[in-house]
Amino acid sequence: MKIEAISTNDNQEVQNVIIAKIRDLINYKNLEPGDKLPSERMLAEKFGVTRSNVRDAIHKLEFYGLLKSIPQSGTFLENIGVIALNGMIEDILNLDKPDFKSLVETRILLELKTVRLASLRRTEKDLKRIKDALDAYERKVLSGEDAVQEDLLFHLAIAKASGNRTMNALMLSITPEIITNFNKYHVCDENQAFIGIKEHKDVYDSIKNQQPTLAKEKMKVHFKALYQYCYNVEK
Amino acid sequence: MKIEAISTNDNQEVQNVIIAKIRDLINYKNLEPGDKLPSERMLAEKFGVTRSNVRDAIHKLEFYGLLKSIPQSGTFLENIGVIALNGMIEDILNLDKPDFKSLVETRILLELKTVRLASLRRTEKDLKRIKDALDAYERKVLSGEDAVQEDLLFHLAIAKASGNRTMNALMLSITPEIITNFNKYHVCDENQAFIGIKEHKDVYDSIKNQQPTLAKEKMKVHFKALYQYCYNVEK
DNA sequence: GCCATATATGTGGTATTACCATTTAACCAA
DNA sequence: TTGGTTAAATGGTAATACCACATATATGGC
Repeated sequence: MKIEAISTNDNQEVQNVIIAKIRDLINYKNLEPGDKLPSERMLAEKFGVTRSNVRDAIHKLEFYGLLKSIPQSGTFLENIGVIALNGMIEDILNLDKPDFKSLVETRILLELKTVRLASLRRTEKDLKRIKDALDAYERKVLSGEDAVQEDLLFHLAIAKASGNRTMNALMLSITPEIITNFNKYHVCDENQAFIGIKEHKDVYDSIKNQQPTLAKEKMKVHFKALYQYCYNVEK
Repeated sequence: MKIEAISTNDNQEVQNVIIAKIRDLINYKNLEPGDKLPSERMLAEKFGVTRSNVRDAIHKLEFYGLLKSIPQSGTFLENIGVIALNGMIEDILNLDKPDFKSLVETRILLELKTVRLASLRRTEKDLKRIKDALDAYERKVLSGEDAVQEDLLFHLAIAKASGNRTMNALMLSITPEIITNFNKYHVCDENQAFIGIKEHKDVYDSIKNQQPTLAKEKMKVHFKALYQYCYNVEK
């Protein structure tokens, strides 16, 4: 258990170390847009890591548009100034450690939008999916079990009904982190789980009746506890 | 984002095929939460792919909380009902193909929030970073060069100044896609690039003077063309 | 027959190695 | 200089081997 956590953490760290070394290399050698980086094999030897590690790091930088790998040719710097490049790498190195409050703040923002869009665009199929998630949540809560997963699945169903694939994808990507932290910090107590049933139903009804403004309001009510966690004085 | 490692389209497709096969396996064998999947080696042989491919697919499903790999033991289904599981896998399979309009819609939503937060929370360092990006953009436009990158870097600087790491990360993750599609569809013409200079300056001034409402309004003005693209109406 | 211990096997995690297709550089002859 | 041939280098991919540990199996003493 502990070993696993440490090892995964180490791996993330290894990749970040390599990214930092690539950054230093770029700065030290004064590489400019279009210039070619040393080959993956050379970097692996120079950094004392495997070529796979180097490739993973390069892929990450490539995804964010900083590098461009051309098969049978090499890896090149994209057309970005050195200042912006360093700034983006700094951001990328900080990607792994988002704070929970910013996560909640973002979730609220996204969901107030998705619930509005869902009210406007939901199909009958969407409606059924939301209803199923709602029922599953209610069952779990009433039987006294933990229902964090079912809670989030209800919200994911709404995101899907929004008809906006990107928001759906973003919700999907932040949900695991939310679940983890909810379990860790116990943001919601049992009482709120019970109240949640009614609040979920209100949101569902608003979506069903295609009342976007009301749906948003009901979602705000549902997020009351999160608002407090996010902006409130204590903690 | 955990947001993940992205590879070529071809490989993405292979990964999705494997994920679909795993889904079919779960359904066909009626696996329930807690049940163990066949080992990676067996799956690789059964599917006729390499173990690395299987591992990548499993990692993706693990990230979204559907599976749980335990070292030296096996890979198990997490505590999710089969209906929800199928729904989430469907979403995951659709992750790679977000439509551009939904991307723009999401960007607008995120940025109207980040620009407001940036007005409230920006530090002097943030301000300088935004100003640098603004100047770089102006230089590029005035010299007649393409300035899509510099445009986005200005907006990324604002996201950073918002002090919300999650939104910053989300903006980072959707920016490459935006750049690609802007170049492909030529959403902005040269004229708008010139107008953009003034609009950027307005946004910057509002952030500098810590006027969140005005900053948001100026950003809306800046997004006028995007609104049109997204909704085909004046707004 | 039973239980404790030893051994073997299986597992996910990681690194090493090899091979491929293609590009790029080097070389050489005319 | 030119043109063509050959060899090396490179990113991409797969196959293989090894590790540490968990679990199943076998062993052996009682």
